[in-house]
Amino acid sequence: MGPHSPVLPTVEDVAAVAGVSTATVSRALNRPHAVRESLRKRVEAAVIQLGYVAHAGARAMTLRRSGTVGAIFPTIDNAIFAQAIDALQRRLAEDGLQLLIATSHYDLDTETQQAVNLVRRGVDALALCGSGQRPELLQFLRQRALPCVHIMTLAGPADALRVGFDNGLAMAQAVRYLVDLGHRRIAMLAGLTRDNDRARARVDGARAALHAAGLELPPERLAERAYGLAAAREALRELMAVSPAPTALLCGNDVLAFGALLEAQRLGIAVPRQLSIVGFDDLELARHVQPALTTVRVPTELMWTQAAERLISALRGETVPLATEVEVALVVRDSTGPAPKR
Amino acid sequence: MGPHSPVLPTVEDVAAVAGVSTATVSRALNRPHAVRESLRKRVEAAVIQLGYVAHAGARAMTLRRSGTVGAIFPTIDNAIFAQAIDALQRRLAEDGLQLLIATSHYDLDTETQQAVNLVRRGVDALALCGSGQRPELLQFLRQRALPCVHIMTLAGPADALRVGFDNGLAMAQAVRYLVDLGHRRIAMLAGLTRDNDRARARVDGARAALHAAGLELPPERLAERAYGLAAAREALRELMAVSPAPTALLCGNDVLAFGALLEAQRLGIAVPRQLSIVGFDDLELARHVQPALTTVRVPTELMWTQAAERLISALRGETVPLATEVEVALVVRDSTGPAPKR
DNA sequence: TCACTTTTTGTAAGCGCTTACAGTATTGCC
DNA sequence: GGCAATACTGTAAGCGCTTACAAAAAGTGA
Repeated sequence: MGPHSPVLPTVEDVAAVAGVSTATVSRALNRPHAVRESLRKRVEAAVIQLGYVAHAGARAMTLRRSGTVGAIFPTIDNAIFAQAIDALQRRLAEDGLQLLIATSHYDLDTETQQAVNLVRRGVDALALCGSGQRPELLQFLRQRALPCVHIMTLAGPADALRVGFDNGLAMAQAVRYLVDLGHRRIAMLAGLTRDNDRARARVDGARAALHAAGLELPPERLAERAYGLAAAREALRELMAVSPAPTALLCGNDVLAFGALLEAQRLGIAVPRQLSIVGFDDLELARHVQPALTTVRVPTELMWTQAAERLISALRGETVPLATEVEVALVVRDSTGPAPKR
Repeated sequence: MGPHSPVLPTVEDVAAVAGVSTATVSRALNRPHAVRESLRKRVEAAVIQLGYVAHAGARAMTLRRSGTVGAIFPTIDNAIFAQAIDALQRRLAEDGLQLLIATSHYDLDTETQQAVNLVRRGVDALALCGSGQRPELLQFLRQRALPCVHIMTLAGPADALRVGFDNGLAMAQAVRYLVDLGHRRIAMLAGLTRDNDRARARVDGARAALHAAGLELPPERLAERAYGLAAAREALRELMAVSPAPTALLCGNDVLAFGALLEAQRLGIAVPRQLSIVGFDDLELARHVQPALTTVRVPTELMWTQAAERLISALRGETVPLATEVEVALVVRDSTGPAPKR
């Protein structure tokens, strides 16, 4: 006898108990109105009595869809993705779809691997962060005609489904704001740009905006770190050690900004009097820290909800707008101020 | 023509291309050694050429298992659960299992609902937080003989798989530490105890330990709030408004503790000179905030990895230790100190 | 009540995969 | 070179479900 062999009830069992055919059971469960009420009641009773649950595999096989959508996140350990998962899950659930999550740890090969895994599990569609996927992955997905949406960016192939915003322009907005405040030595604490097209776009956007203002982003004023408090703190120390020190710091996200802020405080650097700090994402945290973080607000929930909707439409075979832009905006709080007079 | 009808390749297609039977294809893919190398090569080539991926549903049906494990978390928006998911996912992946996640938003009915959903999706096993599940859910799971582990607690039915620790004793440890420091008015900022057996156990443990020390936890020194910074800050204001104010605060988790700390600082309450604060979980955050949080360290990664292992063993039909205890310990940092003299 | 619609129900095929069993090729040994 | 043992491979059944099609039941109107 196998490890656990409590043969689970099947449609046949239900049919037997209810005294009807399997077809009727199936109909009673899936299209209740196609069945006379008396029989439906009998079927429902049998279902309860037996604790019957339709076998997902068998169902997926006959229906030729699994009712499952996959999503690959770089990490899950960042409130921004937690929110994303939540929004995605919630919206998909409204249409009876279950979300399957995988993480890539900011590595494109892992991402490819995970995508294949999800396809193996039979997902009907896929949500991906950014559009920096390996070409072979994109081709694989195309070959299978797997509906697929890229989120948090607008870049990418013109025929791909995208819901997001222009990371470069968003960062540029922050730069202009700082420049207008009189800052001239602006540093950037970016996420690792390898295998992360959004992080890269943010750096590029910052650099371009600085150039447009006649300023530079020299190597010693650019730090690239893994998202995390410890790394951020270390980076801040390095950035502030160069002389003359920057008067403003652009951060790739709010976690980095928070780390930078913590370290600045430890070093006795007054924020924003001596150093202005700008974050990105507008996590709940940003509002609460002291001083509250100036940051780029991203409508995470909206963005992911819309992504879910695009996929749902695509699954229905409807035609969908390919690119959907969501609005980001700089939220000015207390971590930024005029450049010090010196 | 349907929305997307690029008929996906099946074993038969692969067999045709490779010039072998379907059985050989299946064997080449699942038990490579049972097939002569030359054929295996041919099959592999055909698989690549066609972009073949076995249909998960069909597979689940024949193998009578889906290779999928479900987990229900109260929320995902707390680093502690992000870590949990990560650990669980990682360990399961080692055995080729895919994790299916659902969230209950700290609501037992939702939890029940989600569990049924997961079962509908065909999960082979289930990981649950705590052991406060609705009895009908537990019965349903038992009826199906679905392997199932309760995590973050040791409470629960003696015949249930559990990996965790005693929440009450953990909190008691913190209480004794504060009492030893001379604190007599100790308040508690707990998570919502409704539908959360761990939060409840922590409150009970604190109260018991206080009693043991001849102290009380009167209603005005106990606040129950949803985990979140805003709620925590508000609660701190209320707790500190009663006179005489408490000199120490036990928090249900690090998020609450962080919120309390932020608000204390805003109110000009010196931590730990005027108020000692103790957290729970030991998030990365705890180490980084100023002052660094004294907190109860929970070996989250280990705990969830072990949970995964218990399930894996159970799925293999092995006998497994029912209760597995992990060690928690108070980590003393800078947010706690001697009770103020006066 | 009968002939004819209109529902409602049942029968059976087929979704794509794995595997028991039977059959065929290969190998080793005398 | 012939035969038994061994190693592979193929045929076909069956996993549990939905649904096209056929059959039966229930209405309908004269």
